[in-house]
Amino acid sequence: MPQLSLFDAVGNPKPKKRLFLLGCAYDGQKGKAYLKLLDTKTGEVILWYDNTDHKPYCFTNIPLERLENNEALKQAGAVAFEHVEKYDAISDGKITMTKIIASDPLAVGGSKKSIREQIDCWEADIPYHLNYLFDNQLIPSLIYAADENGTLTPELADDNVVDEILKRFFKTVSEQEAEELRKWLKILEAEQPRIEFIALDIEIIGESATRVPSPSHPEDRVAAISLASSDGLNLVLLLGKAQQGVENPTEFKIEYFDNEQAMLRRCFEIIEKYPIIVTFNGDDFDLPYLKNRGEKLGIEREKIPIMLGREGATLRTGIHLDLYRFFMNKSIQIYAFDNRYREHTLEGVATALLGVGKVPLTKTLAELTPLELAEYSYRDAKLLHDLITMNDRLVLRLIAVIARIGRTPMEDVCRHGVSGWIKNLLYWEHRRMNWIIPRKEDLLQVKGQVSTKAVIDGKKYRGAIVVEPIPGIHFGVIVLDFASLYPSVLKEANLSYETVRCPHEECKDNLIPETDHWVCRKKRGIQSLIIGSLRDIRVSWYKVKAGDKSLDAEQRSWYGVVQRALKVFLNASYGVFGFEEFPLYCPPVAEGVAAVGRYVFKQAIEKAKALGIQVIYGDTDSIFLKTDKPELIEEVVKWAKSTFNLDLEFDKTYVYVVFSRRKKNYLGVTDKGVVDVKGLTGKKRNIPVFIKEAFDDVLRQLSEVKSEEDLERVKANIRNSISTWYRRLKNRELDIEQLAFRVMLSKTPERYEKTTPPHVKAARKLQQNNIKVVAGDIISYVKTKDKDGVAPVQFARLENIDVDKYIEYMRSTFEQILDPLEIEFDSIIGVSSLESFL
DNA sequence: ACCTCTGGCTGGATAT
DNA sequence: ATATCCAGCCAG
Repeated sequence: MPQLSLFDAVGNPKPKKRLFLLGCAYDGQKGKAYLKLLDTKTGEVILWYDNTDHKPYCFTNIPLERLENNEALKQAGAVAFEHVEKYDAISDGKITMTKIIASDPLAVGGSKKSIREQIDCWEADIPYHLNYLFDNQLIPSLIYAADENGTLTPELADDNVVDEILKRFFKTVSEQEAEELRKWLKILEAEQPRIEFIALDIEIIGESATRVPSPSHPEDRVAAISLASSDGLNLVLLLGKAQQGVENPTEFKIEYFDNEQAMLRRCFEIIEKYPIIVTFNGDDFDLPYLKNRGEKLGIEREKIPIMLGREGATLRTGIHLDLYRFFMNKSIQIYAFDNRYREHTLEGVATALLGVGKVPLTKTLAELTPLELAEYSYRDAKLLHDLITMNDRLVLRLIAVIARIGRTPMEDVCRHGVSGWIKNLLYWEHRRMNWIIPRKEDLLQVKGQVSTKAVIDGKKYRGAIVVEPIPGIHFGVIVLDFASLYPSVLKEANLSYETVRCPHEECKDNLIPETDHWVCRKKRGIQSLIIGSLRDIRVSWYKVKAGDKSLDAEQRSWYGVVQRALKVFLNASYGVFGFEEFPLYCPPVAEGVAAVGRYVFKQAIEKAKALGIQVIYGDTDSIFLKTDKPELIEEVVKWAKSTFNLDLEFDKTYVYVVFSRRKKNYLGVTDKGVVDVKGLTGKKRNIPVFIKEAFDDVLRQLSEVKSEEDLERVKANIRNSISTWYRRLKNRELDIEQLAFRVMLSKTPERYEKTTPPHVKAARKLQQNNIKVVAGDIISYVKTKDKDGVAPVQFARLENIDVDKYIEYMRSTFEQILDPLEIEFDSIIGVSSLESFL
């Protein structure tokens, strides 16, 4: 690769061109590679493209001769082409280059297969040339310095800074671990540019109100295009004429068009200027619709900046982030946003995260006045804009940091799930180390078996232990938990797909408890090293800094973002090995992690008991302890560190905690006054609002209990609360909405074949009344006295409500906390029904 | 096309 | 009537 030339002819330093890599892709079947780069100074987006005849060309603003000088790209194309040629020529049964290529789906698209007898990829010392694609340096979403030849050098965090962090925050690490930690810190601490973006949303108005607009056959006109950008553009492009005598909105501007083609042209001109386009479901709807509609209306192809791919839509220059797909991602929903939203609609996500929803409509789009349509449409773009900018651009920074950790382009971070990110991360490491990437079927053949039986029918292997709780109310309970237990186990037990059931005879006695799997003693496992390092970085650096009050809010929030992103990876790092579709699917790894986890967990409980501590409850990695001697707790913690090198940490103290006989069901009040409710029906989000409110009333009472003496007084108040709500129900002094169960349809109603749960019944009634229902919708229904026993809330009347069913539901909800407190539900409602006679 | 895992509780539908 | 399965939601 040519060296960077930083000085001009007279010796003055030349300004480096700083490029932000938005994305890169390599198409193995066609042998094409391309990069999308953003000039961080000018904001200009550049596309580099390479094809197999080794004559790179570009169709944006880089001169051809500059690209022809790009050695990395030329080499990549040449190497790939050569491999494909070789692959087709060789067909014997030995381990040859053919098989190496065949083992990587990126190289040949997985079209032909050869059989290899045995997997010994971790021993193989065969170079894998595709490593050199992009000189093995390009991580999507990093900043690069580019010289005039187009040679890219990553701008990582400063070595001195990284060494300082290592020295101060990571005490006892091996040289290998230090190297790994250094590598991560250089990436994670590297600068992030503040990129401009534009949010886009379109409205279609059809000839008939019932027809669903089709992006592939865009018959209906685009009536409005709303845009909201990071640099202050707030605009609605509207088909039609301005109404006379109507005041213009202040929040945004309207441009009127009498020609749809002209409107689309204007839209394309605008969005082409932005490096990031944000949509909600733009992969499947907005962008394909705009492109196809544009072509249908006769706009020249080169004037339409949208490209449609197999997986979604993107921009010729610039990248497209589909927030629908991002927010739908379960890991993001749970770990990044604490499960704060439930529905995967713009309305659901925005209401939960921003507190603002879509503009409510009482008529169809076609019936709206131009101004109303503009306002409706603009709100959607505005919501998208706000979702991106909230909490100091949390969403954008999260996407970028996941891209860096997972070596996944930002667009793909939105499109793929966590298994895709981890796949990319592991593949990257394989290439870097010149390892063969095993084919799935080969790996499965050698390491497919499991040796434990799951507790639950239909599961593949045994998981965690849940300790039978001691029922009743317990005061002064201390909770300890193992910090990131499973990632720590991966690290400490050297678990990885290549180290579990390794080929060495000498290792076969290194058994994992309760299984017949053994673990390699000779080599450090790749997953163990990577996840171990990420865990250490999260715990020792980012979590510490995120909670460091001496830093300003903005900095803390940045550490918080990285910390969250790491958490997503760590939490999935074990599960992916038990996921059939994961390309490195290896059940013994998942099974081994769970088995070691169980072993450690059991030992900890035994240790506590041996010290005379009472064990109230425990689940997977947490134990609830009660003792008069706090120093014993400290002893358990020290024991865990010295025996297993695991961090068993103090989590919290409960002033009191209430258990029924049920596992994963309890209520506790911490010494900080926080009420923890776990698993109880009263906490679930599908239950009627009135029960939730009644439950919250009771919780408020319980949070005041500080001692055993308080309890009796509070018990009386609890009885009052419940009986008040009971009376309201009995007298039907509630809104129908408050009585609604809200349950999600996991598939379209027709596809429920084996059973018809209540919410599906209700959904079918909606369909009969021509209300569209799709998978993912949350159905609100109430229990009624008519034949089916349920009715969608829209059609229900208060007189028809089956009050007895609701009383039963109240009973089962409250008994979960009343039983251990020795309060009889029946005695409460008995009293109140007597009162209601008086 | 996409989808990390197992354990545990609930109500209700369905089978016996 | 009772057991079993299905589906949804939650804990970790």
